[in-house]
Amino acid sequence: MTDKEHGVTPEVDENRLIVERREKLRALREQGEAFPNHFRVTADAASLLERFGDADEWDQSALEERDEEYNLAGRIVSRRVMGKASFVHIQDGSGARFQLYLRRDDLPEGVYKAFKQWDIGDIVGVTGKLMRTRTGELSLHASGLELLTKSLRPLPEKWHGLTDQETRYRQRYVDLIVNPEVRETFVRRSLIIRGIRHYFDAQGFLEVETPMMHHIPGGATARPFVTHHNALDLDLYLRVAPELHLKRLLVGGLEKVYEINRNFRNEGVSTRHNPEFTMLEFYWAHADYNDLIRLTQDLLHRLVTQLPGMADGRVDYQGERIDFTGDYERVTVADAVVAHYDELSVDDVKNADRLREVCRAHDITVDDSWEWGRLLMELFEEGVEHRLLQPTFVTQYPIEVSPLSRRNEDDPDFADRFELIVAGREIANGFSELNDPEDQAERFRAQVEARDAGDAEAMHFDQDYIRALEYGMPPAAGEGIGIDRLVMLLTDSASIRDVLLFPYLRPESSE
RNA sequence: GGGCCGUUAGCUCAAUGGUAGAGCAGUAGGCUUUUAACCUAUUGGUUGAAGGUUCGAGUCCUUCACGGCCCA
Repeated sequence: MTDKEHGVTPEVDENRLIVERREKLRALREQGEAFPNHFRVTADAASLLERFGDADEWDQSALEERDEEYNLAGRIVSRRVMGKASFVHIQDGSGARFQLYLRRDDLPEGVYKAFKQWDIGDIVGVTGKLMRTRTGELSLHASGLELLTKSLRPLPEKWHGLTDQETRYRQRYVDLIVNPEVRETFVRRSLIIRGIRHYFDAQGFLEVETPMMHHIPGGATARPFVTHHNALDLDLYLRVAPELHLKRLLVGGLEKVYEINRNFRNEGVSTRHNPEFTMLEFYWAHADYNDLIRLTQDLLHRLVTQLPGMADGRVDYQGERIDFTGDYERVTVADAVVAHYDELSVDDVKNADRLREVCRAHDITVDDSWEWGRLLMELFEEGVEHRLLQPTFVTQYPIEVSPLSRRNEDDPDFADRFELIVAGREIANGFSELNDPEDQAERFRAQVEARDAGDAEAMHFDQDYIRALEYGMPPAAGEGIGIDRLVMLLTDSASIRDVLLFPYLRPESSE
């Protein structure tokens, strides 16, 4: 079983359905080119249905009068053979299904007989004219038909389809063939990303790409993946965030930049976490976090309303209606926590002992090394965050948990930072950037201390980043938006795996 | 990492500890406007893996693998 030969002789454990199809393929090879690539399409299913779908306007006589021939190519997804005539549905690249009417006497000699040997899953090219059947379905009356690709593996059953989650994720290609809503989700994902690019381009931001492989991981508090460069004999980290490189670009004079790309975090896998995920980050010189809040609200409003079915700016997510129109709520972390925990008052916000007491009273596990800022955040995340259903800007985060943010001028214990919470989840995180190199160096040192104390997520000291700041970074604001979570929200997906084409899964045990 | 649930034919699912089944798909035949087409016949199983209990295990026990949901 563990023998490697097992993998190179897959025939041994193939089921009879595949054996039968392989035999059919062998026969095709004997007859000539078994995988031809000469058929060219002149139409697609979705367009034909769009244009001629109306049964009143395009009845049989109107279609006959039009008398135009089309070439379609697609995968056979169902077939009903009735002696010397058959009905077949094909599904093509447009994602739609189209019915073919095949009649032995209307096809070239031998074609119909050959067709009867074909299988559901095979990809065919068909030539014919439009017709409307007795039951009113727009169909293509075939005058030519050929097999373009033989399918060796049977597709899931037509009625129940493929429902096994594991198979759907592992064999997404099959999921895409048989579950139309999967295709819709990923089309929508593409629309969302396109909309974001369009928005930032229109606002004068420059799209850039910064390294995915870092010598020093930074820009977020998270554990990195380690990889190795052989020629240089050097360990490298997959980036946890692009932030520090993007801010170097601000120093260099690229004052409005954005990047949409992958980040990698060495953490658990869950319905909300994938080891690699897509982030938008953007940086804007001579702006502060209030400008970001305005931009974020404008971006989301425009983005949502341009999506099919969401023109009114309202989104149904897991049974809850979320409204992206108007001004979103704003609340400071401290106010939100004090409002939620009756036993706390505004005077307790910086009282670590008091906060620790309340954490323990609510069964929140705390570390003795945490100061009031971290404790306050624990209380917020445990008690408040998941209750914020409608879009809410939560502002003024403790400096302790914001090592790259600018201090608030009135209360330097807090950062000029916000997170946008929607449906109980963080969607965006933005702040006025820290451009004081000496303060930044201090904060790096504090992170290094936390690392030495055992916090594997704490940041490293990035000397080159400090050097860049010492040249002078213009005052700026920067923000990250988690694309996967945003797509989940806008596609009503419960799991991040449903918005990733190939979510991470452990290797299959048989391999 | 912890708890609960799941893994049976290609797919979707059954099966008191007592002969592993159905529908679809497949195969053979019939059927020239069907649409979950229909009619007749029929093939198909290492019950996730390895141990154990038992006269007998898909079913009970242990370990492991993978997945789902919840929690951290």
